[in-house]
Amino acid sequence: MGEYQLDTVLSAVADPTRRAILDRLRVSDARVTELAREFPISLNSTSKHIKVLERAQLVERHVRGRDHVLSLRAEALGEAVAWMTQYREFWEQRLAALEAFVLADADSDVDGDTDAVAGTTSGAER
Amino acid sequence: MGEYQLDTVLSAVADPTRRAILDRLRVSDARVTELAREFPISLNSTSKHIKVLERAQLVERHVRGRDHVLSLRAEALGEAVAWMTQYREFWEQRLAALEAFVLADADSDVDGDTDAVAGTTSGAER
DNA sequence: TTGATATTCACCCATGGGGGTGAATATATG
DNA sequence: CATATATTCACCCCCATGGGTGAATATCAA
Repeated sequence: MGEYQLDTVLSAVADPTRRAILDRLRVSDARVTELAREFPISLNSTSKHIKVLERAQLVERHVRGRDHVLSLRAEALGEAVAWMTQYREFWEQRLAALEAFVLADADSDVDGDTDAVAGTTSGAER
Repeated sequence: MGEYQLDTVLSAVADPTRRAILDRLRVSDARVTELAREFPISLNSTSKHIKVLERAQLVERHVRGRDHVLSLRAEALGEAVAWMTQYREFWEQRLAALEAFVLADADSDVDGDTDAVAGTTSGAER
């Protein structure tokens, strides 16, 4: 819960490949080889990235025989968001501008959920 | 606005010293030497960290004579928060648990602002 | 048992990053 | 002008990291 965990989570998420893996796992669970096939890196690199994400507690591994099934466990992002929330007043306006981007990017999220960002902004007015 | 900016911001913020600098600048603007005095690193290291934060557009530099005054410009965090918002459903519950932590940590924030996280959480309920 | 598949382990390589020191540059000030 | 202060520049060092390859390990399937 401390600085260290924040370091781990933020540096894990600072890598574009790892963000892509998380984005992919948002769609469905996947095995290591499946992930490796979907990204332009080797199986070994994929394995390493997964280990980093595991250390950051952003994914969870379920071993079933020889298959390792990865699933998203993004609770750890909460700490990062909590830290950034301290700077809320700075990015409030910017979030509004980025709202369109998020909505366009989150195709699997087009129902009543879509007002999440607006909810954040309105909840933070002073 | 793209992946690159996200990389820059997240990796900038992944370093504890740089987060400490941002936290410090939340209190007030400061010169490079002032910041260096307040952290257990050399003036040169401080200068480098500031350059990283500048590149990520998290701080702004105003040169007045030989003094370089740094001020917080954390709008760039909006993009990071926007990305993490896609994982909102995962950290919602966790944010509630971390709320106490944020409140305890943000001493300069003890007025009506304190319901910010709660606002986010309630705004995102489904 | 034998062979195929899934994943990791043990390395190697190159790059970048955080930390440091000492010199250069720019601006104040006596 | 001469000197002190503020900041950066040019390096150096070390280690972590992303990427790769080839071998080991474990499990499945024939």
